[in-house]
Amino acid sequence: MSQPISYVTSPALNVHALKASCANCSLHQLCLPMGLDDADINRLDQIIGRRRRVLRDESLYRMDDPFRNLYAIRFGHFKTYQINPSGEQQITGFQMAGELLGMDAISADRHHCDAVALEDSEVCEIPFPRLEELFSHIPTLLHHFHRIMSQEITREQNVMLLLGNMRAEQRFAVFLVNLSSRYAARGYSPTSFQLRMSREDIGNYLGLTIESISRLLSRFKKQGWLKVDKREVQLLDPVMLKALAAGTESCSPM
Amino acid sequence: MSQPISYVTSPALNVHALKASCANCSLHQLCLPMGLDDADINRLDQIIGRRRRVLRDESLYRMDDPFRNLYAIRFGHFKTYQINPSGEQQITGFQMAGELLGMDAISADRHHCDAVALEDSEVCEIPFPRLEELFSHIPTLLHHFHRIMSQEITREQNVMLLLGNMRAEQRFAVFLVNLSSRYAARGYSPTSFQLRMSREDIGNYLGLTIESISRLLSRFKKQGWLKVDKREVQLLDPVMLKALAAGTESCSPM
DNA sequence: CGCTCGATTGATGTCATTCAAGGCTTGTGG
DNA sequence: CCACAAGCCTTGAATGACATCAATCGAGCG
Repeated sequence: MSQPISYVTSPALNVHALKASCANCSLHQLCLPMGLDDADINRLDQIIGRRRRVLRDESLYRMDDPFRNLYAIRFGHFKTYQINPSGEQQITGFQMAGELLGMDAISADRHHCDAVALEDSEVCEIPFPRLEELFSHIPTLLHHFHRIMSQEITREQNVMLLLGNMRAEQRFAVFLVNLSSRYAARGYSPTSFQLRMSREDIGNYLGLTIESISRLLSRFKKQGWLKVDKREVQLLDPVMLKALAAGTESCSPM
Repeated sequence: MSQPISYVTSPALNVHALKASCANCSLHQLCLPMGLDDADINRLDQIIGRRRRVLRDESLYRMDDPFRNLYAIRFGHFKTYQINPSGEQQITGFQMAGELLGMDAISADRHHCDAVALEDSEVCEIPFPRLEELFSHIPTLLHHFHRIMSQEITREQNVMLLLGNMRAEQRFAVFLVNLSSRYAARGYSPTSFQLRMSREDIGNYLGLTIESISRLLSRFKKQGWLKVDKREVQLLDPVMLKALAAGTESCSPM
């Protein structure tokens, strides 16, 4: 991301910058290389493919595309969704910088869902066969990869709990609190952030309609729990929102 | 399971039978050792821990238990569920012979859900640290393990689609068709099987109430799509049920 | 300006839940 | 053997939460 100060004084560094480099990446404490020593990070760097820009509303991959790479998000946001035989779509997740995309494709060697950029974004291509080769040499990397896959499993189990058991209000609180904590983990404000997705996307993800999301926002605003201006959100009462999300508190419909 | 005919004539075989043995297991084409050659199966056998019996309604593990083993089901059925802060439970899956339990625990080194036997069952303990050691020596095993984890991710995405988008009738059809195909893959009848779980468990899994499940069963029965006697189910019109599951067909409420 | 797209808000409708009652099966003890 | 209780399931009626339908608004943009 940071350009070398002068092309002439450091051509090698510049060439290096054209490829992805975990060593210089600000996300390497969140991303795949987490916990690796410098030597191993360099070995990982050697197999990382090119960076790839994905403009807003463009697909990173589509369902049934052959599986070659995992993708680590450098910056930007994505949504993943799948489409059932009758054409209905379900958003299965929103992903942000430092998160890994494509793990659902390993099982069938084809992608199982679509991944679309919510804004102009950039990812690192990670050729999966080469990554697997590397695993036998860097057990730490392998173990961390398993943790990441397992984390994806538990994340989805939490969404199942949300969709199966929670009322609209709790679902939406869970959604907000989740975003908040993920931004916090990235050093951004946990109380003030931008929704990168439309109301419709939020509704689809939470198993609700766009109208319900709109009403929930209005209600939360009226209760003084947050401020909204278009997609800019400010959480005014995070404690209350967390209580709602945990299900230990509930608000009157008003 | 099968005891040696005589302890005296084959003590070695007996000792062997006390441990799990993938080589002799009828499920090794479905389970972890899938695709391994004999030599590698033997190496896997060396690390497999003891077999463990789990009686009906007993826990194999509970949420927050420290993670040591994965478990491969030899026979029987399990359900996994998690409980949220306010005490509500969501069943995240039903597992049967040849399937792997515990992958959600890798990320935090503690189990993320409870696993309970739906009937008297038996599992093989697979000590995860030893399995990870083996991965660096058997790439085929590692690759297959990744496929299994990835498959769990896509399975859960399908459930998210179900819970987020489908009406009760379609959810239930998906549930039946899914059981049917899994029994078929194990060589059992795809049209005639026993539900190992209560109506309440089915409802919880599908995000519905026990009453809804009961009504759905009655309706499907009245339509002539299936027969039910207690937990014994017979699918009379699998084609129709598949169409319902795919969302290309829909029935009147009656 | 006028168009489109996303969002908001209100009125109405519907599907699944909740509440309630009763049936069937199984197990226990007299 | 029957009586009785406990679990699990079924069925009906009323309720409610969210969806659907419809109208309007506002921002962005050609």
